[in-house]
Amino acid sequence: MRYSREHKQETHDRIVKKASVRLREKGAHGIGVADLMKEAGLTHGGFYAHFDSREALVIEAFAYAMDRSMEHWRKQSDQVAPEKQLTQIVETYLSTLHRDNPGHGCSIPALGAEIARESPKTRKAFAGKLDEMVEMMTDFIPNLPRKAARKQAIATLATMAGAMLLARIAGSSELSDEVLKAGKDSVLEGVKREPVKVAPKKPKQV
Amino acid sequence: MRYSREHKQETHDRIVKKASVRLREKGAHGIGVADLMKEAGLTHGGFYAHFDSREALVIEAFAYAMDRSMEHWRKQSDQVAPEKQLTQIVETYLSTLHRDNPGHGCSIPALGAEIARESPKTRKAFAGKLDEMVEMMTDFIPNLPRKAARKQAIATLATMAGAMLLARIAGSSELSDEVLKAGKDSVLEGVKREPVKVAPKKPKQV
DNA sequence: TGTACATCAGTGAACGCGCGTTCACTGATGTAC
DNA sequence: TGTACATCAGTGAACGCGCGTTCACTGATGTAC
Repeated sequence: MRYSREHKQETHDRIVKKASVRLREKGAHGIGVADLMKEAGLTHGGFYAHFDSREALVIEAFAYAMDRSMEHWRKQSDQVAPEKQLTQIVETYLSTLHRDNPGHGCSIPALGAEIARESPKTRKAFAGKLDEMVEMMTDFIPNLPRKAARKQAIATLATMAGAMLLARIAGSSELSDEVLKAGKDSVLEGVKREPVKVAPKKPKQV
Repeated sequence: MRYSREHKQETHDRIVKKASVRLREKGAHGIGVADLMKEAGLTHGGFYAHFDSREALVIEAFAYAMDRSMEHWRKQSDQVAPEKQLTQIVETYLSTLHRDNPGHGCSIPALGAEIARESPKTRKAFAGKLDEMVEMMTDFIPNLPRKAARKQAIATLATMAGAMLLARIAGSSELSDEVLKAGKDSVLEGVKREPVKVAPKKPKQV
């Protein structure tokens, strides 16, 4: 075999990693195979030594991006007290930094609509990662039994993804900042207000 | 002039109307000029007698779709008592009917991400309609002063659009139904819980 | 009222271009002896 | 340890195809007389 044993895997991973950024930036159909290979420092002809088709790369790149998001959430939550974990994640998610850098952000507002229209194979890969994300988010919902927490987690994810989508539509206007703030406060209030003992801390704003 | 005075306008409107359906179904880049013209019963060559470019049609079709959504909301709300208006709109929005028929549904979850990546001209057209939608939604938020109502309206729109996006990613699975329900309940609870007198009706589920 | 002409919405062939994919080839490295 | 061969990741030209756009033309209608 040419090149050392791990060489091919490293190249493969590099393509996936670079593609996951560019696809989130430009959309699932917004960049071609040749440009994606160029990003990885290669020419387009070698693409099919690594992937069966362009769609296969999209699936891998998307899964990679979702894994990075979840890893990022886990790391963030490890650094703060349990009752502050959700706040930490939501504030990072609904930030102007995230809004203005879709390439390194969540795939749901960036690629969700396009992937929902792809083949069942692609859709299922996406749906599986979405379910993983719901499970993880459920861990961050405090003071609720599992079932109710899962429901709250789903609503939280919906509001986060929706607010990011609206904020990006609004560009970097006043409305956009307004959307981020409304999304943050809404999610955090929704959680604070749930039954069981509520922390004595009151929400920033009504 | 050939054809009666309104003929061209009628054709133009028919193209926009048909395109607004297919673009929401297949994405902003998911269908070509030739197919869009065929939908309107025409051949592709005549396209440029009606639009400067494909992008110009996308803008018009999107604006048309947003107007139809708002008209639909207005009609629905006219048929119920003021305190039931939001419930009416949210339940229709977060329904399986809407999820499974993106072509006749809201443009935000269907086209939002793609349009957010288009030229500033297209983005501004979208952002303007989004602002109109926020204004309208504010009218449906009960029992709050204008400023707080607007904030609640933005959060409501974000949750609605986000939940629809997640529901479509999940396909027509169990998770998808779960998302629709969690979205509905979250939005309606969020509103019910705001200060001022709350109606004696309790939410369906916690 | 009837006829000749001008208009222009719509037709369909053609354009240049970029895309995803294929393929014959290369050459650095691993393996066999 | 050194040499000959086999492997296969990567190259770059080429493919067929569909796209957005252009253009010369058509022919039904409105308008001028």
